[in-house]
Amino acid sequence: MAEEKKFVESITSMETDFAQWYTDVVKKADLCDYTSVKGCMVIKPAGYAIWENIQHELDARFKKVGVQNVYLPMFIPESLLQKEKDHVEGFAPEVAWVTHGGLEPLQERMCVRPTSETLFCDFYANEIHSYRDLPKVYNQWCSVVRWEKTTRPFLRSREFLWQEGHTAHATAEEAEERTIQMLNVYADFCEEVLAIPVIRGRKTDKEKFAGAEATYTIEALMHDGKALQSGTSHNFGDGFAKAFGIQYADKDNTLKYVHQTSWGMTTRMIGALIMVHGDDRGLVLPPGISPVQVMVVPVQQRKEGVLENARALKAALEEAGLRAAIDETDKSPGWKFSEQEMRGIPVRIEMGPRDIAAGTVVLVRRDTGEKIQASLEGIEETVKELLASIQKDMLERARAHRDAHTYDAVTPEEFAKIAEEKPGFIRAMWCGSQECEDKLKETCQVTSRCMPFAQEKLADTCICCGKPAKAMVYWGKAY
RNA sequence: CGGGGUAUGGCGUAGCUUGGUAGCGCGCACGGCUGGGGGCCGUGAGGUCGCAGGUUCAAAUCCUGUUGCCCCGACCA
Repeated sequence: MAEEKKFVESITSMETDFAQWYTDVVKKADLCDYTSVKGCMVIKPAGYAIWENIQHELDARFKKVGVQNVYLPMFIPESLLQKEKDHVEGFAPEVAWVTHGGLEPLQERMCVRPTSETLFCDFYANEIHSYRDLPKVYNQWCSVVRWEKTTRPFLRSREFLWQEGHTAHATAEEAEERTIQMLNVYADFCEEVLAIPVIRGRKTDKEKFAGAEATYTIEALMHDGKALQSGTSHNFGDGFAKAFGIQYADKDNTLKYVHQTSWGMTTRMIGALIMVHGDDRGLVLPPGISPVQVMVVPVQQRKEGVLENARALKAALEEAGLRAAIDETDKSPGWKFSEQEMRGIPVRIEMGPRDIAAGTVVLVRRDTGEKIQASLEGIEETVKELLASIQKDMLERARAHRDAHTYDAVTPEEFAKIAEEKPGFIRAMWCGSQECEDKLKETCQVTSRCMPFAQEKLADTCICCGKPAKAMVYWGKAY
């Protein structure tokens, strides 16, 4: 271990200071950089490539369930934002305003979208007239602005990239079905591609989205035991439809309000990847999302034939459908190993004169550090299998970590002790009142993360007030 | 918005207490030796010390003001 530490002294250990570790990893993995715009970052190639892969994967999954992409303006006139009361109250404290066009003051100021419910509603009010116009299942990829007081790379910035889906349906049942469907798309994506296990459930009224009837969420547990809301899906009922007058003539020729949903996932998932899988050597990316899955590192690359063989290997891997790259820089091999590790590349292949002579290569797993001597013969299949098992193992490891940091509490004392001493999720019963949520926040610094779909009865009474319990809730400290 | 910290080549910093030629490490450029876990030697480029005032013969250093950034809290994806 002492020797291990020597290679990564530029990254603070998680144990020492998790927040500093996070910042170090972001920096050393070259994901983003600070800018002269306070609270906004440059997403660098290594970071943006991850986002592009998230986009590709998610977008493909969206399209399978009938989602179409659109693009709406980034400005929202104040009068439009005002139309839904809860919504504007929820977002007013953090919107940025445009007051001038060139040198002239605008007759009505406009905010830079913090989210686009109001614009979609305005659009749908014009677009939807008949049951034949339904459903509308639209999505946009864009950035939004929220004037956050304190910011952190990927986890909270004043401008961030996301997708926001907005749908309109004829019936409440259809809207609810879509809300759950999209939540499941997110959850499956997280588990299958990002190797991040999530808890699917519903938010309490206190935690739900401004203007929503119901908010569903997937909650992930970070390495430090804090929770991260990783995707949300809202059912708006007909609240927005009434505020914006979105009506359609049904088959029976009566006017009805549409039922709407919205759902989003953001660049924050890059932060989740870092905090779920990362270690003291840096980032660890699951093969499913890593822009480079295999990095070929030639050793003694100036020696006759080394580069040629390494390049041929890279080409063969690409030919087999893998995202492969080669590090031909004239850094020392040790430097390259560390570099690829900090960047989280799932598999490294070392290839030097010794290997070439023997017809072998050395495969190194990023997640475990395991070195494997492999024959060059059939290397494509060997690597494919290795990547598949890394993907699987990473999910299992994250799940094991989460389960090991999930605790049940049945008495208030137990709850307080766990909240105090053990970072992680606490499962406990709840009566349904906001007073109890407020009290637990105040006394234990935890918030309700979600009421999981998979309910279990741990006790008959509320962990806080002792009244009859209505639901089992995951509690925790959150980002 | 409250509390704390900090500001000196690209990055990290020393110098400030006690004013007097701005130093180091990394990185960068060039050359050479190297090469299986951040290798070595040599040469070189690069700084209005956050900004604005003030004190002084003289300010990175002392005084006043101001701004940015970072961390911790409250709010949020």
